[in-house]
Amino acid sequence: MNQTVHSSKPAAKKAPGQAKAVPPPAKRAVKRAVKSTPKPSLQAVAASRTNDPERTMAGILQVATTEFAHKGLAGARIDEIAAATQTSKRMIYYYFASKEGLYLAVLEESYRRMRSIESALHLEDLPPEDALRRLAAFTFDHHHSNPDFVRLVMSENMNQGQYLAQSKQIQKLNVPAISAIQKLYERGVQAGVFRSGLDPIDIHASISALTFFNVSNQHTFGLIFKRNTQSPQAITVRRDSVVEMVVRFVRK
Amino acid sequence: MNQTVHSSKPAAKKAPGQAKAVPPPAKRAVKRAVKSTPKPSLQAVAASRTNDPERTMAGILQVATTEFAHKGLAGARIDEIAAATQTSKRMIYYYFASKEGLYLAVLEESYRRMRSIESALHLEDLPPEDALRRLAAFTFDHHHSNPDFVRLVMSENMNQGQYLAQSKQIQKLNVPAISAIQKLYERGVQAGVFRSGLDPIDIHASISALTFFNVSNQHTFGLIFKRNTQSPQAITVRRDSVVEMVVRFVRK
DNA sequence: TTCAAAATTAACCAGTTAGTACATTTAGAT
DNA sequence: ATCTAAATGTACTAACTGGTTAATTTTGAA
Repeated sequence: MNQTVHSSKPAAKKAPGQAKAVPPPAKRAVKRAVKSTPKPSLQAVAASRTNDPERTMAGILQVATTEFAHKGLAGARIDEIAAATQTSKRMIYYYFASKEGLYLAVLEESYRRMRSIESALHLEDLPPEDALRRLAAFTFDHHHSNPDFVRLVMSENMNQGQYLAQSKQIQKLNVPAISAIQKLYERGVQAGVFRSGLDPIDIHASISALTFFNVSNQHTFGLIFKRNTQSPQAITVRRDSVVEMVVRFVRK
Repeated sequence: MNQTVHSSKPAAKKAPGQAKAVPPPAKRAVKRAVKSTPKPSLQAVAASRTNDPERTMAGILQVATTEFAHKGLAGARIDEIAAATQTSKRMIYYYFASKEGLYLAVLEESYRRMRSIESALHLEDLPPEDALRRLAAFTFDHHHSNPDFVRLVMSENMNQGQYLAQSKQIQKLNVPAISAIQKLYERGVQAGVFRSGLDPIDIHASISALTFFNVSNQHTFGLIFKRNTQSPQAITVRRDSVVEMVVRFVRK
């Protein structure tokens, strides 16, 4: 509405042919996200805008995570994501360049968050079998209480991992998950309670399979076997079964 | 491969305002699908048309199965399915009423085919533990060699099972799968080789989880742990591990 | 042979959707 | 205070996509 003809430059270089999934850094406003009230100015209330790239990006990512987790890459709608955000569709393309770019960012962020939580277990303090039980039970709960992450991984497998394959950052995050189980396993072998010759990654695969499936396939499984697989009681029973299975597999 | 569907529902009326997912039966041309050459007529070659509803439906279903398995419900394109068919888009709507109707038909057909294969195992002839090994190994191979089915189930779980929930037919197909494992398990308990107190459905869930995950999550898992999980050798190793895990879980 | 229902084709359409052009405002640096 | 790049909002569009209209051909049965 303010029609002052003010010729300014057309937003610099990234206008037309922006490459792919290379979000502009925006490293300035690091602290500002927390600054309590950005001076509401008490009278020019309506038309005020606050630049806050960090918050804008974070907000988009959060909304997009839910959307992609629920509908997958193809099913998600940029317009709906934008509508659920505090900002506009234009900002999604400004920061993430494309729907695929946003999807990849969501994927990376989710993996990162999951791994960081995982690393907080202290398995070294426990006897091998207890540690293994704890690891399995924790993984089970972890998947169970993060269905959006599980769904994103399902979605990405539907995409044949083609987006995760583009991510340089993600593939470094595997080490801690495996080194934990590897140390634990070797301790158990040394202590004579675990049989030797097993592959830590294979053990990890089994734990993941059992705990992931419990979330990922809950709908079809529950439907076909007419069971509520997600009631607190059913979850407890199933978790115990999974833990027992893992332990019996490794135990001498 | 060409299993005649022959539904025997009321043909009825189905011109414009067709309801939902109620494919018109087309019960006439049951035998004709196999008739070798439908009289090519040798001269009016170009403009000839052959009515063959069975083949038309089957062809659509086959193409649609691949498409939905690869791209999910939202990602699949009716136009692409139609293009890959011998027939036209109009026929898809004629027989399946909507994209969702086609998807549901694909889902039902896939479940039906999988279950019918499953029932061909003869576990009664084997000692309990051997039978269990065979069941687990078979399920593993079954999933491994039917990735499209696995992907359809993944897709349907992304949809929260809302389409499978609409299917009246599917939910009858569970019984054989469970009764087989139940009998087997009870025999094992009786013979003193299996511990008692286990739930057959829980055992089935574990077998499914381990074998399903091996296919469903192959891409992300392989990427993160830098492993080719699908080489013949890796598959053999993994199958042995899965079988061993199942047996150890049940064994006394 | 006739005829109506079933099967099929081709062109068309309206709503949706990812992505963009362009104008404007904010805010750090000088 | 001024300047410029970064950040943001509004309105638009071209292509896609599920679905339909209307007409035509096939076919089994009377």
